[in-house]
Amino acid sequence: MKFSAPKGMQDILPPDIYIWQNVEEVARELFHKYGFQEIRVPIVESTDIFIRSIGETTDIVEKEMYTFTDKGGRSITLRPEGTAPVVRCYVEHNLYNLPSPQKFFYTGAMFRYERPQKGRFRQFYQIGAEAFGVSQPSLDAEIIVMLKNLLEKIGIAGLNFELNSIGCDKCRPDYKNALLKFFKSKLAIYCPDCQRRYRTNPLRILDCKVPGCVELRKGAPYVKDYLCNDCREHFNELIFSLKELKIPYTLNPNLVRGLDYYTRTTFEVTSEHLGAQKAVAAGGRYDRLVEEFGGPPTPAMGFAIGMERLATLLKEKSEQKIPSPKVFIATLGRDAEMEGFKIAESIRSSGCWIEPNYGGASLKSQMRKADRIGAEFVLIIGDNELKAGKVQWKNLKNSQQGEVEIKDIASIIQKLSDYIPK
RNA sequence: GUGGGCGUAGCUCAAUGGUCAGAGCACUGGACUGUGGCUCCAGGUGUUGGGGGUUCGAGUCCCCUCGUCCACCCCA
Repeated sequence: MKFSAPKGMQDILPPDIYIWQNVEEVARELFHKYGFQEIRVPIVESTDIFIRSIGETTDIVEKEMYTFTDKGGRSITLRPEGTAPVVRCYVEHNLYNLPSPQKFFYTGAMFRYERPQKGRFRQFYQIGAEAFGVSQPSLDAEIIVMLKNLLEKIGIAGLNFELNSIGCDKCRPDYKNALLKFFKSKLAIYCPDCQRRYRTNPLRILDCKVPGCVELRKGAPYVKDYLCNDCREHFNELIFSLKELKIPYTLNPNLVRGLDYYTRTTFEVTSEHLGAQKAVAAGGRYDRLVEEFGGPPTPAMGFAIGMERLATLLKEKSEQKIPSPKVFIATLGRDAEMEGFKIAESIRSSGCWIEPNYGGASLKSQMRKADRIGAEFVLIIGDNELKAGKVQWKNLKNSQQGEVEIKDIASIIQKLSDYIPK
């Protein structure tokens, strides 16, 4: 009986891990330039936090949360997303007393109990960014630019930025009613899912992929026509900014986010190379959430990137090279092995990856091993070398070989490696 | 939660219901007593994912279950 990772969860190992590390490194560096600082919040929260923010009737809350009762009788949930915990943190520590805006980013695992498919897992990783305290659309624009720069920097092209505004508490109800009125007459001919959506979240009908429903919704009310003055102005200014900044985007009036807390700006970054789950990143404004969590009215905006989806794109883009040690030390006999360990330590202090030989094996098999793990150099230490205080070195790329005093090894290796044709 | 495809060696895959389930790659050792790559030789663990059934006989057919992949719902 062999064990395997839990369903929908996966191990990330070399060489894939280097893709992940690179993305995180680039993100950290870039986000700092925009004033976003890293925070770490717990991986679990009180269940209420997610119910209150994401929405009681959303799929995430209704059927996708990993919820359990701890030994103190508290209901605890593995976070299904990152925004709610960050908002809780912001309010708990009264960060609204600090100068606005406060900007944060985080990386980490999220959990949703779903059927796995391409680009969807039960444990998945996000890089998220959240900014608090600015209602101006210039913040929206800045965040979108930052995201675009990140994606460009890590080398992903051909992405589509989709943009929409879903209004605020004032104007969304009007739009919702207009939609309900529009759908009502032909409700019976819509697909069963849409009939359910009619009751739970009518905006979602705009998103349905069933051809019949796509046809039926032609002529449906347009969000843009129902935005209140403030929301319309906000949206127009954002669009203006994006044009000025030369950020290509697509307006998608059918872009509806699944989480209840969104207001005004919503956006999604999609790729055609991902299968059905094609959103690489998504986000939007949530101007009411801080207040909802007991803080003062504080506008906010953020996004999250799906790491697995990003990694998928990066993987199909280029071949990965597996890192290999610079030096392998082949030794014959116990004394030589000990000397080899000492030499290894001194070379490591100069900063390169070195692999020693562990235990007895023929020189031949050690040489073969050095070759297979991709080492550039082999140092050979046997009885003869021990007596002479020297080691044999061999460059495996060009087969040059020579002898060197033990004390000179580190410097020799640095010099020789420069000759190596890459 | 719903629907479909697929589970055979570490990996990629063969095997009409019929002998003891094979091949390539990879791995380890040797040919080469202290020198890698090329070549040759040798070496193997499979509870054929698991359980039950049909049959003289099941990797193959049927049922259940688990896993995986893809899609729906929904979402990063």
